[in-house]
Amino acid sequence: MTQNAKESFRQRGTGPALAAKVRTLAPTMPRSMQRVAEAVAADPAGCAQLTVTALAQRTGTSEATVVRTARVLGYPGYRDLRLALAAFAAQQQSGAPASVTADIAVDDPLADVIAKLAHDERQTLADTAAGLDVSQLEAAVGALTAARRIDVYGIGASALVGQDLVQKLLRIGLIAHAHSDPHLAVTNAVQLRQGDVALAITHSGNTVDVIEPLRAAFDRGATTVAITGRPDGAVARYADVILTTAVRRESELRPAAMSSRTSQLLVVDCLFVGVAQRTYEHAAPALSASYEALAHRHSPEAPTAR
Amino acid sequence: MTQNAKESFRQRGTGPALAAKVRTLAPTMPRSMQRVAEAVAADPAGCAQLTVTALAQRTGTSEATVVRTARVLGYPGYRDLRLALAAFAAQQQSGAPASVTADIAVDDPLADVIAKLAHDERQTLADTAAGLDVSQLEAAVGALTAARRIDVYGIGASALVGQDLVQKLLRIGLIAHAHSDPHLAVTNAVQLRQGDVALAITHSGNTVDVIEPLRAAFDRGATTVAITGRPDGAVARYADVILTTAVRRESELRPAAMSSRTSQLLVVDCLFVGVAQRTYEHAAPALSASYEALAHRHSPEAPTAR
DNA sequence: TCACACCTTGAAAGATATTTTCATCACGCC
DNA sequence: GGCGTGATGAAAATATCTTTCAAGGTGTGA
Repeated sequence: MTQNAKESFRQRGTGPALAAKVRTLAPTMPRSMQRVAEAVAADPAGCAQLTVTALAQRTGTSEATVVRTARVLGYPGYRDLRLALAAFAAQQQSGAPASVTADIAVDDPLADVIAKLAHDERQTLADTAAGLDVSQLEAAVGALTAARRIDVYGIGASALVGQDLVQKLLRIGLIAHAHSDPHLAVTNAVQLRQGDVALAITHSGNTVDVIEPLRAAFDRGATTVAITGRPDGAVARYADVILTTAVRRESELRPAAMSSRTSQLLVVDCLFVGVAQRTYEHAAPALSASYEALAHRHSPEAPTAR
Repeated sequence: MTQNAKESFRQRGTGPALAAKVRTLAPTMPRSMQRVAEAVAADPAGCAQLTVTALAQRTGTSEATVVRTARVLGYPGYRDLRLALAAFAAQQQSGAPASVTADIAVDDPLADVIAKLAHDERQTLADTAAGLDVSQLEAAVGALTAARRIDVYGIGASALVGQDLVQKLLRIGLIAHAHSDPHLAVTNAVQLRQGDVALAITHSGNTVDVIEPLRAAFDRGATTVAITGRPDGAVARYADVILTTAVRRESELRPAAMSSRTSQLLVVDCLFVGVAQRTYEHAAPALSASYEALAHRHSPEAPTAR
């Protein structure tokens, strides 16, 4: 057990991973466990002081539930969660001042808005990186690399992310299309077959317009990939591979689109780099070619001018 | 005791104080306790893993001695020393390991790719936030808020950023259009007049297709804004307001599109929040309305399902 | 609508870890 | 050498954590 405990501590003890895990896993937990997870995420330093019994009391649950929550969060038991909590609190207080973690207010000066947004997106990136399942990513990269054809579905803000991915894949010679029209998406999806890849991007995990084409592709035998903030959402039903993005609290002036988009783009970048690595022989010259092709679209001023 | 424990934790939990305390107090301790104190100072992270019994064994002493040592070091008991140890270890290692700052290699495992990309984008965000000129941002927000009409120009990856901005502005009732077709952009630009806003997004600062429409708008008397990584580029010539994004080294597998896009999106978010603040009366209900309008596009599964 | 199966939950028993107690031992001083 | 003082660890006592189990929900399919 010592060995196990040590490893788990080394892995998860590292800072923001904890908050990420809570945010990612909380929605899939039963209610009592959610309460515990939220208490822990809300006040890590404070909770690090509490015994199982005390934390159970504070959250109005039982010791058993607290221990179960600790397990779900990836620790061997409450004791280790508590250690991680203390570690996390220490790391946090050495970093950002509390003010930037606060919500954005209507009367915040712009300087604060900048700081808060930047902090938030940085946090989201860290959380997403920590929560991304490498084996799933591996699977997605493999599927994309081998695909005859790639279809990407996304609506609204996620549509832009999809376009971003497609732009990148095209640049290294893959055949990819982005669809944001649900009807056309389904129409195209039924053309897919085994060996093709369908990739759905949805923050909520329940966007019908994106799930439908994914399902169609799934039924046709294509490999389906989902980039979603809710791995327990409906989209998971038709996804062979699930890439989870961090979910952050949203508020009036901080719409979900912002941080979810950042997470999604990170995942997209990881996919792209992964594919580029595996097709390097081909991708490298393709990338340079695309740079050169754009050169004349820039004005003659030396880039280092002035 | 809870209160005492909490205070002692808050005080001593903080960093190097621990090593100093050991050095100060060790000479005055009996031999066995010295061994324990030294073990703790030598390897805080490691000791944080150990139970009293284990630490007693490692130092060749007894549980009682370990507890006594913890007391002398100022903690109510071993449990609290252990928490402090974990916190201390976390604080020490909190800096990013050098490896993530290295370039992405073709044979990097995906886990490294994730870490490197995330680190890079986080750094970019921090740089952009630090480098953003608040007065310029203020000017841009003011111009957008008052604008009769807003045209946004962007090509390639920047086109997506432009679309993102337009999507957001539309949602709070502003009249905005994104143009990625250079001809149409110019055609539309000449329709602009004083009080309107033209906004160009270009990482290089020298993208002809984006500068041309901006120039047209500038000549017609519209307020022109540039979001660029090169405030000394050609685009600056026709920009009343310049918002600078951080530029990061790029490399073969880490195309500029990635980090520049992240910077641009941060600036876009700042613009959006700034405008939303200034038009709050109108923006808030508009935002809620747009959320509600989308509700039926999500499948009926309860968000807390499972 | 009802019954079934499965999940969630807390109480209490069980296991571990921590703290305290206490007897022993070592060391230095008279 | 005897005696007192403090250091030390074994073991008991306590606190803390973990597991088990039965009761109570919840959703599902007949």
